[in-house]
Amino acid sequence: MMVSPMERGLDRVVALVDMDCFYVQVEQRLNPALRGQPCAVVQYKGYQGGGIIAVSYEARACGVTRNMRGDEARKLCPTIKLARVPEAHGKADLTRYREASVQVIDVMSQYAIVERASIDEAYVELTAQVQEKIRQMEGHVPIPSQLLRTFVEGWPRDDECEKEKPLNDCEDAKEACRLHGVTTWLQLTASDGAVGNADLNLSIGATIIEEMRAAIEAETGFRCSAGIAHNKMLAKLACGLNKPNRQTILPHSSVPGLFSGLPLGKIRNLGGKLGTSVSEKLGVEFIGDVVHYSKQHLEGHFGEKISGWLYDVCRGLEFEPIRPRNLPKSIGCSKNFNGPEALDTREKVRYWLKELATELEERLVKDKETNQRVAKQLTVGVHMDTKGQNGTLSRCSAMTRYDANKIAADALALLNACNTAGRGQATWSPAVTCLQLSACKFSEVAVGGTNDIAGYLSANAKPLLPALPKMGSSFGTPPKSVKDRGSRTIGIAELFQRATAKNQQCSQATNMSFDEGGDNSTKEGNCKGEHTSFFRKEALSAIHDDDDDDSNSQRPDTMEDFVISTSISPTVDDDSAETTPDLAVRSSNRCLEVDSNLDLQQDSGIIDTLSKMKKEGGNFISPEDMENCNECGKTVSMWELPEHSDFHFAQSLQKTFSASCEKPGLMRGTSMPASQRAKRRAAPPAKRKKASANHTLDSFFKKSS
DNA sequence: CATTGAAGTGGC
DNA sequence: GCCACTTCA
Ligand SMILES: Nc1ncnc2c1ncn2[C@H]1C[C@H](O)[C@@H](COP(=O)(O)OP(=O)(O)OP(=O)(O)O)O1
Ligand SMILES: [Mn+2]
Ligand SMILES: [Mn+2]
Repeated sequence: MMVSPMERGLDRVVALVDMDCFYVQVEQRLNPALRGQPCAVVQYKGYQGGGIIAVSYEARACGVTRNMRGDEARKLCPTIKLARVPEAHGKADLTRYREASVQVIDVMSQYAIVERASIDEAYVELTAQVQEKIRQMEGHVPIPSQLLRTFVEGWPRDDECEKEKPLNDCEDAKEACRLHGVTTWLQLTASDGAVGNADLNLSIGATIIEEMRAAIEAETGFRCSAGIAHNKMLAKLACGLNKPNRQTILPHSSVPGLFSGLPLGKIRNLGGKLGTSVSEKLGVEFIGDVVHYSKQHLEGHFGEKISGWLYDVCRGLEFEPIRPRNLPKSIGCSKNFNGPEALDTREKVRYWLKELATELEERLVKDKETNQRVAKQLTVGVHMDTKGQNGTLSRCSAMTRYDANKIAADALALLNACNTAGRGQATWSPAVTCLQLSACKFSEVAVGGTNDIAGYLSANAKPLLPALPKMGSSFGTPPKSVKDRGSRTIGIAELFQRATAKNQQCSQATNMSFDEGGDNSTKEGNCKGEHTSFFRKEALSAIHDDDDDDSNSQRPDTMEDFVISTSISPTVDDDSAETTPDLAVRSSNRCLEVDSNLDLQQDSGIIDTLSKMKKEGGNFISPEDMENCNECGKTVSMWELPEHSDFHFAQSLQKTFSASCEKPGLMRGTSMPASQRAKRRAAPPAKRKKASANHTLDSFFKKSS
């Protein structure tokens, strides 16, 4: 029995846009002498010419690849130009590429809703625009001249086009073949009169992406490739089929032909251990081979979710939604210290934590101004030079201020627990081979500027739209004045997009208070997907199980040894910072608020901050971080506004819904589970220290004593 | 001796 | 919710 196109997701149109040799293009734009040359970008020129992380297509022709050392590349390609990643704070600094990425995403989001998938690629939701354009076209179909940079995978069907013409230029032959494929495919598409023709939808999506890519190049100077298909997995795959500077349509009907010879590992999420285990357990090489196995058979080897996903994917089906999100969800930095560089003293660890924290602070401050949000959680990670053992661990604490000294001090306090030498010792063991600092759990802050606040409110107050609003008029023809908003005041389209995204999440949430009552968790990307990477468990079990599944082999918690007894002191609300006894760090699922005072007596820079904090009662908050709550008029640190607003939200909730409520599901789309909202409600807003996830040690002590 | 990010899940 | 671990760029 046939399932409908909708059930198979063939009504959707999505694209994946990926920049060509991105870091190289960034360097070439900066330095014209590099353009059109064999060229690569390296990190840390010192060791054997540095490590290559991006390669121009001219250099790829010589066999130069990522992961090569600069010296190797020169052997293969003596004329290669090597550009170096900038360095700051003693480490590689990727700011230049992040900023270029923002430029690209900004242009893209003028055309449609996008999901930033990495520094150089984004998914594009085209379904609504395609439908709008179809209405406008009144039965017409795209013509080949609208698809000048487009390939159709699988077309022409027999690859012997133009064989009678002896074309001596290979590029000319390829172009002729491309055009032939596009033309014949469009003809067949037009002759299929069915409304809701899936291929027609793809062809129209492709015309939009042609325009979008032209705009990207015009406004940023960067070239890219794209894939257009009915789901993210196929779009990603298609994008890589005709790089560089080309886009590829992958019609559903071409999937079997392509998949029959496509190695499993080429599919997103099958490139690692899971893919290997699928290959081994099923005895297959190509993704197309998987169609021969029933779902039941697959479930004999893999979990239910993985099996269902595999069963669909090998047929070209996938249902991952595009999650509207233009910004990263975390901001972090890390540095490796290999071999002899490993940090074996407390001073070295302290020094590098400070360097990392300084970069982090700079990026966070810029992020706050640009994106009106603040991170609420700090995570510190470390790898240690333990052989055999797994010497990696991470710990988190509340982020309360963007201050490098405090960040570094807190991080060191969290890490003290894993120095076997003990807190007072000068040595650090096992030696640290990698340090990471990362900030996440962002909350929106209403920023002071009158212009910005007005724009923000009007965007949020827009009338509710249907789940899939007609966005043709908003997105389809971006204003030619796009240029002047290259850098970072929020544009009309983006505001509209944010409102739209929110409306899609809370379908008819008409009962929300005007300002949405105080979930300040950033609206970027807070919609949860049904099932993304459940891949970890399967990959893991693939290793531990030899033949049969679910041997829950117990992994020894190796770092626990280091963690047992070192002192991390709590910050207490009443500021009576007593020295506390040593304690086990991990025994509740609460991240720790550390008092780093005890750890940094020798560091003058940090001492300065510390003494300042002491003077301010240990709770210093700079005036520019203060906000007025527009509910009660109280002055609150912007860091606490989310919780403060939650308080008001809960109050209004109680009034509005005291008798009869909507379904709890209504609240999805705000970032917090309903259960948590309820819990938070009682907390006094202004004076409360940190009632939210990043907990102080108070509650820890309450529980454990 | 690649390095430096970033996103996501499931166990607990 | 924290953390370990996988996958990807
Ligand atoms: N393993 C890595 N380590 C560090 N940086 C990386 C790594 N892989 C990729 N990058 C950076 C450099 C790339 O220019 C950028 C985008 O990656 P990616 O899209 O995979 O390749 P690319 O853009 O260089 O070439 P392509 O034209 O094949 O897309 O991310
Ligand atoms: Mn790329
Ligand atoms: Mn990429």
